[in-house]
Parts: sequence; C-alpha cells; structure tokens
Amino acid sequence: MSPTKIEQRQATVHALLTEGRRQFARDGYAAVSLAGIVDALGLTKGALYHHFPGKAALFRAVVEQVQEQVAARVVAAAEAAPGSWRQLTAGCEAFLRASADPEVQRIMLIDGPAVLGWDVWRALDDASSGRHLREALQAVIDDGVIAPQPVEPLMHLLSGAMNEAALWLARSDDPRDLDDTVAALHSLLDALRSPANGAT
Amino acid sequence: MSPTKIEQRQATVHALLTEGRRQFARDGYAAVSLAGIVDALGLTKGALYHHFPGKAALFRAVVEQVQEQVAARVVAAAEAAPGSWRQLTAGCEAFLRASADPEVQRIMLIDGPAVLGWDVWRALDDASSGRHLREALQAVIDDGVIAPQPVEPLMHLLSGAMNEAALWLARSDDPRDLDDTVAALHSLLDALRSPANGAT
DNA sequence: CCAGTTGACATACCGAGGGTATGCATTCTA
DNA sequence: TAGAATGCATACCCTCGGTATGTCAACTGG
Repeated sequence: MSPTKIEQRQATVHALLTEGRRQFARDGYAAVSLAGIVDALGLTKGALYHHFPGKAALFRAVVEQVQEQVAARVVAAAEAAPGSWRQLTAGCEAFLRASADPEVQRIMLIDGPAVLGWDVWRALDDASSGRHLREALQAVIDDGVIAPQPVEPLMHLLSGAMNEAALWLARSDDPRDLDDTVAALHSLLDALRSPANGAT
Repeated sequence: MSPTKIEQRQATVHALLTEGRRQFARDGYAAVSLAGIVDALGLTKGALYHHFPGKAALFRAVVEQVQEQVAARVVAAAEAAPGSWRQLTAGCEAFLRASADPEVQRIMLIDGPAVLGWDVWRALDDASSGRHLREALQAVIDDGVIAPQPVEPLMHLLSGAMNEAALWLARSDDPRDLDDTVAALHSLLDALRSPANGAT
C-alpha cells in the first residue's frame, strides 16, 4: 500500500522544514543553497517550490516553528509559577534559557529580522513569546504589583534586553554570567514594583 | 594639474562608502548589487574590488562609519551632562534619538548582525557606543550611585533594550511613545540606584 | 472499474550577481 | 627617465534563486 497523497505532502514539508532548520542554523540564511537542502533529502528544487513560494518563505516557516517552540517553553515555565509576578520572572528566565540554543539564536534572533524584515519579524514574535510577555506585564499591572504605565514600551525594552542577553550568554564561557544576568534582570524588574507589594 | 594618487584613492573610497551607505540603508544588504553601486558613481566593479575585498567588507566599513557617528552623538550628549548618573541617562537618551534614523536602523541594527556575524558586530559596537555604555555604568558604580555588580550583564541588557526600543519607536506613530520609553528606561535604571543616593 | 483530473514531484533552463584574472594608463620613485 | 607600483576597466566564470514545463501516480465521479 503506497502512502496517501496527504501523508506524502506532510512528510515532504516536514522534511524540508527539518533540513532547512538544520542548515539555516548551521550556515546562516545567506550561505544556505536550496540545492543543498533538497540534495540532502534526495529531492529537487521542484519539490521545494511546489510547497513554498521561495527561499524566504521556507525560512519564514522555520522561524515560526522555532518561535512556537520557544513560546511553549516560556508558557510551561510561567504556568508552573504561582502568581502574576512569579509568572513574569519565570517566563523571562525560561526565555533566556530557551534562547541559549544556537539554532534558536541564529534563526530567530540574528537572521530573522534581516531576512523577513523587522516588521514581519516583530509580528511573528507578537504571535508567540511577545504576546505572552505583554499579557504577563499587563497582569502584574492589573494585580497592582507594579505601577500602572504603558505596557508597549516596557515590553519592547524587556524583549530587546533578553534577546541581546541571550546572544551574549551563548558566547560567554563563565557559567556565572547566566545567574548574574538573571539577577540583574530581576533587579531591573524589581524597580517597577509598586512600594509595599510583595510577591503576588 | 591632475589629482595625486592618494587624493584619488581617498575620493573613490569615500564615494563608495557614501553610495554604499545610501543603497544599503534604502534596499537592505541582500537587495543591493555591487553593479548598482559602481554604476551610480560611474565606476566599475574593478574599482570596488581594488579597495575592498568584497561586498561584506564594504558593508563592514559602512557599519563602522555609522557606529562612529552614533557614538559621537552619545558622547556629545553625555559630556554635556553633569555627574556620572546624568551622563548615563543622557547618553542612553541620545542613543535612542540617534538610532531613530532609518539608515542607522537598517544598517547597524538589522543587517549588521546577520551580515557580519554577531561576534564581529558586537566587537564593532564594543569599539564605539558599547564601550561608552560600559564606562558610564562603571562610573556610576564607582561613584556609589548604584550597587556594585557585574557590569557586563547589565550592559548587554541595556544595550539590547535600547536597540529594540529604537526599532519599535521608528515604527510607532504616537509621538508620546518616545517619552514613555525614556520614562520606562529611567525607572528601570532607577531600580539600580543604591538607597539614599541622589543625582551624582 | 475506469476515464479524466488533480497533485506531487523531476528536468531543463534563464538571468542576476558576486567574485576573479588580466589588461592598461597614469603616477610615483630611484 | 625608465621601471615599478597603483588605480581602475574589461571580460569572463560560476553559483544560485527562480520559472516553465513535463511526467507519473493518486484521487474522484460516473
């Protein structure tokens, strides 16, 4: 019994995404050739262009997949924490740890904005981890843990801080840097807490 | 009297840098062709490859130039402020304003890390604005304005926060966002101040 | 069960663009 | 002033993204 068409399609798309992610992460977007991807899978460019409009579209699909996996780890860590404040800090720390993966870094943080454009990249982030950060910040404000203030500026400051910190930590050889960074991040966040408000 | 060789060289290099910066900023690194740059100057690719080892090298030279200009604005703002703490905040705000330029954004913040690699990009930043941020942070620690702590994690958190905020602000249509961002950044920095320490 | 259609690829080809090898004229230098 | 070095042009190659077209198997309605 030969595989059904829908199965075949799913298998091919999955293979292209997997191999694409491998090579994009290892060599960077610009240095990856479509021929190299399809050759590694025993396919041809015709197959790739049947499923994706072009190289950038394949890369975008890979980015979305990476974003979703990072967001999943963030959500899992946040949900395990009690109270909105602990959920925020736990989510931030989980994001830092998830972004330590070199594949995540190269694809999501370095090549992503340049290849897709910053606006598209931001929109993708807003659909995954960015949204959770925004909701977590709104929650701590609603709970009165930090002073009422516009969420958007704060969200972008924190998002950028964590992205850059993740990239730096990956190059750092001192294991204490992660703890120091988390500590510095916590002290920055602590700044926002309303006076006379403990953990919530 | 014909121009001397050293003059000719300087003029050509300067023209390549200027036109390169224009096109890199307008179209993005990947969409810029070397033929397009040299055609706009009435030159040929031979001239470009005589002065630069390749496309990436020209781009790197442009990035360095942009970095230096941003750093100059940061330094100017910082030097005009009294005391280490005010110098830090003034420098941060100047960086945000300087990074509002679309040319700076596209070249320095978006394409830079992807084209040059994050490590090279970081090294370039450390040679300009990054160094000043580190020194400013060290100064406020030495002056006892903020609690003693590792400078590197803090520097990367702040650097990333400002980079991302600058990109977001450029897309924002609400002029209050800049003020809100600066306010949020100030409140984050305030978190670090040692108790019982006014402006220094 | 079968003719016609759709879909999942493969093959062949094109053009753009980065990089290189080489030629040439002018300026420098001994 | 003759040879060397330099600034730049010309011609060429090759990789690679994208497209047009062909082909065979799987689906679908009668």
